[in-house]
Amino acid sequence: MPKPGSRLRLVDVAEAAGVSLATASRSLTGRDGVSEEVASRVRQVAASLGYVVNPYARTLAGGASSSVGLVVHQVDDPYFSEIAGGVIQVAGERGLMVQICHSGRDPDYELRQIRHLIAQRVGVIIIAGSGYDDPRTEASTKAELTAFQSLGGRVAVIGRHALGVDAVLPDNEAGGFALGAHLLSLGHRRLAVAAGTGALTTVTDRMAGVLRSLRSLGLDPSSLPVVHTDFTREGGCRATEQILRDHPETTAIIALNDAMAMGVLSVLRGLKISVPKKMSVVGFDDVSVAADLAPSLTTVRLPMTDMGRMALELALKPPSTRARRRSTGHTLVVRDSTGPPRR
Amino acid sequence: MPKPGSRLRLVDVAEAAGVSLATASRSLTGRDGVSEEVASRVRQVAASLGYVVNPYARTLAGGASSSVGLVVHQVDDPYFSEIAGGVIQVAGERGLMVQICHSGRDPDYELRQIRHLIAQRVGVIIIAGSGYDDPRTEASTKAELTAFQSLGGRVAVIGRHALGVDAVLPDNEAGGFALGAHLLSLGHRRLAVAAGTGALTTVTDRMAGVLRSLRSLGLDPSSLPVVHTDFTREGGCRATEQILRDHPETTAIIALNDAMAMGVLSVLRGLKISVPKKMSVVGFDDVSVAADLAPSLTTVRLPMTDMGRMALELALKPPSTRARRRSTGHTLVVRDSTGPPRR
DNA sequence: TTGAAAGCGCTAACAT
DNA sequence: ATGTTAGCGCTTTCAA
Repeated sequence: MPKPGSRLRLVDVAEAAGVSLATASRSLTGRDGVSEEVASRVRQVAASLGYVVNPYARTLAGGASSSVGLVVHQVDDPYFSEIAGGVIQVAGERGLMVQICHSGRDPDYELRQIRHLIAQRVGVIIIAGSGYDDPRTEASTKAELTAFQSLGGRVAVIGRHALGVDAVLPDNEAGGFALGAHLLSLGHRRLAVAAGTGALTTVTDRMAGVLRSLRSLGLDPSSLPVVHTDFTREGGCRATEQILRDHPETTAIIALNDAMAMGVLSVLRGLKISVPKKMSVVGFDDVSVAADLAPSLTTVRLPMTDMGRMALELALKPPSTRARRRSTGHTLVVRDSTGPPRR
Repeated sequence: MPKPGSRLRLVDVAEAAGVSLATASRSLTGRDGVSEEVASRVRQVAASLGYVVNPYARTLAGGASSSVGLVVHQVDDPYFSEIAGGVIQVAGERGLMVQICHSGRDPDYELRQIRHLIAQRVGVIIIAGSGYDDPRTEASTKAELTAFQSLGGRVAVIGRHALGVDAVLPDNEAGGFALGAHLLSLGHRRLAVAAGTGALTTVTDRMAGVLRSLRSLGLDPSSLPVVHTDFTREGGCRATEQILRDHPETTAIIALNDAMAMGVLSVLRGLKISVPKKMSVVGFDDVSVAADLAPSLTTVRLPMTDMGRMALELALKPPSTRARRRSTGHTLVVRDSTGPPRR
């Protein structure tokens, strides 16, 4: 790979403004020690010359690191690409680079990616994938991130992680409750859940909400069939096959994300089981295609783009002693995939 | 933003390996001037120590720039997120950062983004969005990129651009032909096209293929209704409304990308016009949800992830005098949205 | 409040 | 083939 092009340097700006290099630097970084008068003049000159700081030099010199590492399970999963969109927006506004990497839903691989980001000297790490119910790797990850933070790095996560860092918390439990309550209020009593791997906190939390909806009506949660498979479309397919085989009386399937719901719908379509006439189906996330499936999918909307924005904004705030939390809301979006049970 | 953490430096590796800094550097960058014996020992030591080069220092020192700028119309559009996935894979393999930015399908805004990437000193720029039939901005963009390249920067584009740089060329014309031929062979004679903005070369090329399919059967291409709207789902909706209003005899709609096809299907569903019984619909791209729409969408598959990989690989090759081109293939994927016309 | 100068960690001339 | 050293452009002590 080549060298980046040579350009205007800060010395050139300093010279044009008739100040020293140090003063120019202070003016542009917003550090104090410069009269506001001089500072604004320098900024003026810099802008008129079209000066853009060299992020490599700045970072090397010990200034702010100008890149943020974003860890997603997979970028070409709509849930994550929407989050990435939000992160990229904010980064763009602040002139930061975003380095995206995949975790593949594997805590060990994720830890390696995080180590790599740190080694690469990113200044901020955003972990957008779900947390894991795996104390061992969570502990290693936490140790790594704590060391990173003690050296000045910033971290924010999306989802419930046991990492002791700033977090954006999607409304998973409440969303799960809303989904269960919706189906119960339609009259369904034979529910089944197509759940992702139990090792993901996202799955656990959404599940908890579903169970609470049953209890709130005095129903026995232990009678609810829950099939744990991959948290993907393919997992949705397999879960559905199993549900149909082991629980043929089921009238509604709750998929714990939209990808799984797509798998559910696809299997039902293949078997010509009409939705919602013979089977109601709900998803979770409201990825943009959810409205275009046929039937269009009833689901819980999470503000993914905003979650991405919030996470980066949180990470860029001055650090606080205690980890901060921002909860998102959720919206139940009722579409055509749910209706009263056939009777 | 904080400083990145302090870590192992190349001197430490050099010391541990008992060689000089320069030798260590040469060993790790693969430069020659070191005996293969020493070089491999240094690499060994570096690996065992967990050394990772500081990209900021390396870039500043005039070595390879370690970041690639990726310009997409929008990351949370599945077409682009799949391409981004490919670029990220390759970048990950080579230890490069990927800086993604949005162009929003606006040539002027795109030019600004490119300028910004250059100012940020990326070493490689990948433009993944369609080219524009707009000589003015294409010329400005070309000038900018030429200057960038003359300073050592590398560029590759995906799609037909008039930029004189290495390019990955999606099989747009042939794909358009395949789509037209498929419908014609089913017996359709009343086609209509929901096309994106005529300003995009992607639209022009796909359209050309469709027209050729008509001519190949001796039909008159000028009688084909073509509605140009946004190259999005929303555009597909509006195009469909217009087609139904002005050309009610239409039996098949060709949408020039899957996003538009989703809009088409959605309007038809709303009007209870059955697909494919009363209307056949085809899309283009084969984004991953295409198979999950109902009816599942007949479309032309483009290898988006590979296109992303190829583009970055192309850009990372040693520069050549003439611009290189890599054509992709395409596959017609026939699903349930097409059938013979109602008679 | 401002300026001069010492690095940050690395690569690439320039020696040897 | 290997080592020595001068920067890359910036931030940040340290002096004034």
